[in-house]
Amino acid sequence: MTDRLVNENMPPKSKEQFEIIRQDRRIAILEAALRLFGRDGYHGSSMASLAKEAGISKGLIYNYFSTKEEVLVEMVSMGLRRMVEYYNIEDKDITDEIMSQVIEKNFEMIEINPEFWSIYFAVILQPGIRDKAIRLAMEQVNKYNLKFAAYFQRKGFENPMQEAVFIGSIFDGVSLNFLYNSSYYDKYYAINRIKEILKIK
Amino acid sequence: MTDRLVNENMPPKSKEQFEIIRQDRRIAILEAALRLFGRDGYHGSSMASLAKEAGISKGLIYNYFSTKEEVLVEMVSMGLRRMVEYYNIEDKDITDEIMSQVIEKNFEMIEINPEFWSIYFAVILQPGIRDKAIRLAMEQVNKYNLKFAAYFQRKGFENPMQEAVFIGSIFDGVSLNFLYNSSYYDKYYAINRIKEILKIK
Amino acid sequence: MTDRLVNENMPPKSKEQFEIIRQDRRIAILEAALRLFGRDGYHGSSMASLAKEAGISKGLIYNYFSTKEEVLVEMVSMGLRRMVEYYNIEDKDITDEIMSQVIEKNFEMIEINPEFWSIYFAVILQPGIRDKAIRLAMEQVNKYNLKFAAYFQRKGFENPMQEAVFIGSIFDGVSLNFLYNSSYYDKYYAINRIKEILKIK
Amino acid sequence: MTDRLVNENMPPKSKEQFEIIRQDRRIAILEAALRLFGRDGYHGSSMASLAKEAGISKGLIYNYFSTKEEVLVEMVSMGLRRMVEYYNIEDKDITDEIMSQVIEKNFEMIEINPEFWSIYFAVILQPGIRDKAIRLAMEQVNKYNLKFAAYFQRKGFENPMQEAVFIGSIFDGVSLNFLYNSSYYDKYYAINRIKEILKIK
DNA sequence: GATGAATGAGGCTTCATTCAT
DNA sequence: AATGAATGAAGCCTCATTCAT
Repeated sequence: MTDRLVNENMPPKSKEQFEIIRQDRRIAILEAALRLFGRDGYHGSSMASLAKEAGISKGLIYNYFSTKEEVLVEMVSMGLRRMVEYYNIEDKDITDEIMSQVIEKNFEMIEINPEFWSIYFAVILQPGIRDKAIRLAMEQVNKYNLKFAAYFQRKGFENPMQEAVFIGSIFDGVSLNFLYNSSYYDKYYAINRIKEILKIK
Repeated sequence: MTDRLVNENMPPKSKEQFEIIRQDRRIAILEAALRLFGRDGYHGSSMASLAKEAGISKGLIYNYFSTKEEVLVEMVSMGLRRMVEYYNIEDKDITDEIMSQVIEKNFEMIEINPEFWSIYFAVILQPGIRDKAIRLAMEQVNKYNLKFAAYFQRKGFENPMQEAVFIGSIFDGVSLNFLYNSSYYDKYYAINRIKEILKIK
Repeated sequence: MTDRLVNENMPPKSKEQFEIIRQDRRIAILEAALRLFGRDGYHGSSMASLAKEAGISKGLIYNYFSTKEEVLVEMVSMGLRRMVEYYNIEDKDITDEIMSQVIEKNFEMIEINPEFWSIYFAVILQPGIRDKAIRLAMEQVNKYNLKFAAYFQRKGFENPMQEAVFIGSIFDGVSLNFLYNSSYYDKYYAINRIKEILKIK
Repeated sequence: MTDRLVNENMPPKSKEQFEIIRQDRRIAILEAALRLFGRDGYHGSSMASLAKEAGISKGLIYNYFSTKEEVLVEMVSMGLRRMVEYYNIEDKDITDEIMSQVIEKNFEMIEINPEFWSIYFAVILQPGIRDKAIRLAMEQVNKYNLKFAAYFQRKGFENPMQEAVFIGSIFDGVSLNFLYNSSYYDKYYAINRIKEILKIK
């Protein structure tokens, strides 16, 4: 009864409007998940706490995602997409100049959004979730690894593909330590050292 | 008087016998935990499954560890002690020769015991467990970081302590990638590249 | 803007409806607890059995009370509130007439609701629960002890506060024996004897 | 081997000696139970904690009692026997003089051994244990109720048996309150009031 | 779409009791 | 007699998910 009245008073919403509301909600949930999982961990967070963090009801989450795990995967996926956008190298060839920026942006990203990276690293190491998450990450990473390999080839590395993989792993390790020991980690030292390793300048 | 006599009665199993049983069981439980947590993750493993893996009853685990988390911490602790023993640099100064071996042993260790490293990395990234685990790890690591710093000083690095930290983070990243992508990872390439970075030979 | 619209949507069940459901369930659980704990004791009753007695699932109890002990405390609390209402002396000064009724009502209450009194006495004597329960009881009792003291003063007792305490303890003892030996206990003898002690009529 | 030697060196013990040792142990266990149950409650105490309190092993308790409940019943039984001995009225007729002493001893007993009375009251109110415990108590009490009834008859009470029961319940209530509110309870007031009620002096 | 009551499986932990030695 | 390792049932509680409204 009440419902009818309310609905009758409301301006009709177009399909597009509904779709926008849906997308906003979806993002809001994922961002709540980011904060929550980053703080308490995936297993340490309940759907109830996620609903609270997102300011909606438990049931509504299931309107957007069908399981808790899906929330996680989508959250990681969103984070990785944002990371790639942040690097902003989609349509460029890598140069020393760009590589320099990439190195620096790597640290910036962690400083800006440590929760995401915290949960990201935790997630890609969870047996059972790992596989799905790693596949997602690899999809993003592989797109660019070829770019980096081309760059290393231009710089005269003998095995450019392996170099790309190797440098990628250095990024992982450096990021991890910066994330969890930021107070003891001298990021400028690391930045310069990586540039040296890559023979930049 | 009566008391004296009673106490002089040897128990049917001596204290030493009980102690041996306890030590063996303890290790057996921790090794079961290593296999299990490594395979299914900490949160993915139940105390029931741990008991089964160890071939004992659920209740008995609590005779040796008071919580599930304590099992985890003790397991990590054991693993780290074994790692240190494996490197076998306790009473030596680091030389290029030894550093070379350390680099190689790093990969060997992972090949020999991937479960431990899998759970180790997963654990140190879990919010809520992270702190305890990282503290344990740091205790082990810090003992050696000074040794490495001294080595880097002898080699003429300007900021030997930061170099030790930086190289440590490279080890982390390389190990992580080798662990989860061993099939795509060329360990010989990485070994040589690290040696280059360290100006060995 | 979007938010306003969304919030204006009435939920299909209104807050009031949910609140009514909650209150009813809460009472139902407490009354089930009263029957169950009264019959089998607090430690002899499990949350599973309580759920069964209340005709709901185990988990739902935790939607209303956060621990088993809280169920107990709330149940005692409810019982005490009902007791006070039953005496119906909230806004009256005590007279011989009223005191007579109080004495008689004391026995009536036990006859009407022996389970509550059984669990009540058991509970206030359990180490570990005792303190919380006694505090609850004292809150109720103390409110009235002053009334009784004033009554005893009017009746010329030299130490009216101690008399109130003393008479309270007689009520306890008499109630206890009536509760557990009702078949052997002559309540009319006790009633008359107490009136004599209080010099009523 | 060791065992043989030790046993060979020990003087042979006669059956009587063994029996004495057994009795001492038994008492020691019951007294440990008294302290422990009185402090932590019956349900709050484990057989492990009892063994520790008694300074022996868990297994050995089962050499003397076959269940935890038997320990409890025997402990209550021991306490009641001691109480009766303490009153020391076994072979006497009750007089005003003796009754006076009984009243005073009632409070003394609680002051001397509050743990016992604490657990005693708790126990007789536990459903499931209650029946066994009450039967034990009643056996002790009934022996004396006739004595008290005879005393009340001599004093001219019209219904001496009911008076005995009634006075017994007053003792219960007064004891209970003295036990749990000793700081607020004026025992001298209570003693004098009870004497008045009994028309002593 | 939105709510939160409701479910029930499953997890961690405790503990009385047994038993090999 | 004496020990304490070992068992396993049972208990409390959590939580992803469903569903009536």
